[in-house]
Amino acid sequence: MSPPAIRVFNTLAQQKVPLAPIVPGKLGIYVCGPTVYSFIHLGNARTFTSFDVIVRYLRSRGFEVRYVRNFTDVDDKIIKAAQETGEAPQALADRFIAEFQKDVAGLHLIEPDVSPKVSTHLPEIIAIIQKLIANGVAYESNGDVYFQVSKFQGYGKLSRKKLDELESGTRELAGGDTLKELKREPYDFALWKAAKPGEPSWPSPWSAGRPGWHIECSAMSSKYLGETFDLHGGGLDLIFPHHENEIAQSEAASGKTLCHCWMHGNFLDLEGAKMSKSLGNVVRLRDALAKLDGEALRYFFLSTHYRQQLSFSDKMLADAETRLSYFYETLKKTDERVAGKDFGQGPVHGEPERFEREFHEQMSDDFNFSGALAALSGLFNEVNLLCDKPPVKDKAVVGRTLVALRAAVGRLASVLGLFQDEPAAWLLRRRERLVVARGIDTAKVDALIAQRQAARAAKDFAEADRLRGELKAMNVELMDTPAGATWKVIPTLQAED
RNA sequence: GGCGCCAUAGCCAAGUGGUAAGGCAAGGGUCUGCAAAACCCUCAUUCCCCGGUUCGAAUCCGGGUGGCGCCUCCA
Repeated sequence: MSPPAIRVFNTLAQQKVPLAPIVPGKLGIYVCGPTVYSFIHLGNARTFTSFDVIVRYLRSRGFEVRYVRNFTDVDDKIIKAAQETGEAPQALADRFIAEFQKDVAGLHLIEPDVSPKVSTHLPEIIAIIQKLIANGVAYESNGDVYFQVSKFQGYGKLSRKKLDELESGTRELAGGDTLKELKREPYDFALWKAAKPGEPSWPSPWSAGRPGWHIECSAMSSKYLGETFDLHGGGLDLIFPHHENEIAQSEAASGKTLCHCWMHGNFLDLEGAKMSKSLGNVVRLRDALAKLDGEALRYFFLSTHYRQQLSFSDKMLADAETRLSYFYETLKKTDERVAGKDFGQGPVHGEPERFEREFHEQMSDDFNFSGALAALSGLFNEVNLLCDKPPVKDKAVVGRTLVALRAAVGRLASVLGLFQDEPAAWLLRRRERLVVARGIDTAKVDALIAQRQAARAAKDFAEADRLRGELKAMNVELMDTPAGATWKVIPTLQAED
């Protein structure tokens, strides 16, 4: 039974549409990457994680996906940041590209197939600007080049804006007066900016200068995915003006539709407000990863649909990690049960494939992350049931079923980017992090456990319970197993207000 | 001022015309010397409010209320 056809919410159409690849079996996707002038924050991380899972899922469905995510490394904000640090702008941009790669490694994001940079695509950018001038939709003005919005009749189709409404919105543009004189219409936007003294610049037919903000994506997407491609992704805030302008530039240059389907991820909120660099209410990804496992953060991001706003708190993050430890405990137990055993051929219990089927139904419907997670929960519940309270006696049947379920977990996990670690290693690493966070004296823990073992051997259960209580006061929970006592840190969650 | 999104249990969150997924927390149980883990059971006659359409609405329409976003750099 093949999984259902995939439907994707297209911002342009304002509804879910069937995924219809231009070339059967293949998909091209362009995701707007970071402008590298500082560290990325959790909101950025959420968007990139969403598209990471989307690309992984499309590949798992057999599509040959070409995934392009750019770096905007030439930009006004980079110049400004470099002036503050005293670095060369390109050096600063390169530094933050390296920092981005480090941060993102902690989230286990897959590498895009192409990660183009503006600074190495100036010829392509200049070529498309020349084409726009030749097509009569762009004009030079004192060394700058502007796109004449009124010449592109589809303008506003993505963001549902009308030109007359935009006009009033632009009146308070910073530095307005000089800019006003250079532009024919107030909503025209820059394709090329002549450099001021001290600013980095590249030669062009119009001036030594640099590209405007939006043109790089038009140039790079057409280079790597063609003039028309399947999917274009980014954060909600890029719809206007960035994506709107991209459409105008690309379509005015090529005469073709830029992209069939536009996908936009929603924001991550911090205390009810959008997290953004300009508001200053940001939590850096790396600061979060210092306190929290990367997979736990991924799991948290997947707890709601990618088009839904997501609020976060320390408690929610800690809960995600606790949930992840349930999954890893289960995997550890399962692997111990199944490793190196041959259960032969034969029937299995129930219908092990039903969870994966449910997962596909959810993911096929515009990548319903939380629905997919529900399927995952069902799968783990079944695994635990078979391990601890098997509904059938035949151990070979149980074993074969566990093997089948474990394989399904592996497939779903690689789509979600979860459970990529060795269960025992992950659990130990989490314990160590909590030990440090709570300042637990592990030597004392070991000593108390030894004392308790002695008391239990002597059947002095009152003393054993007293020692358990003492450990509990240290936030340590003991688990007696046939192989001896192990322990874990209680992830005490102080009540929130 | 213009445009748009959202509102589901104590909390997080699916569901978008057919009678409320899943998770956390809580309570009870099985197991255990006691625990922990796991499993089982319980936990929204109801989906912000008021009207309307319909045999039937959390889901569609109209009007409120509350929260958020875009219109200016932002994932």
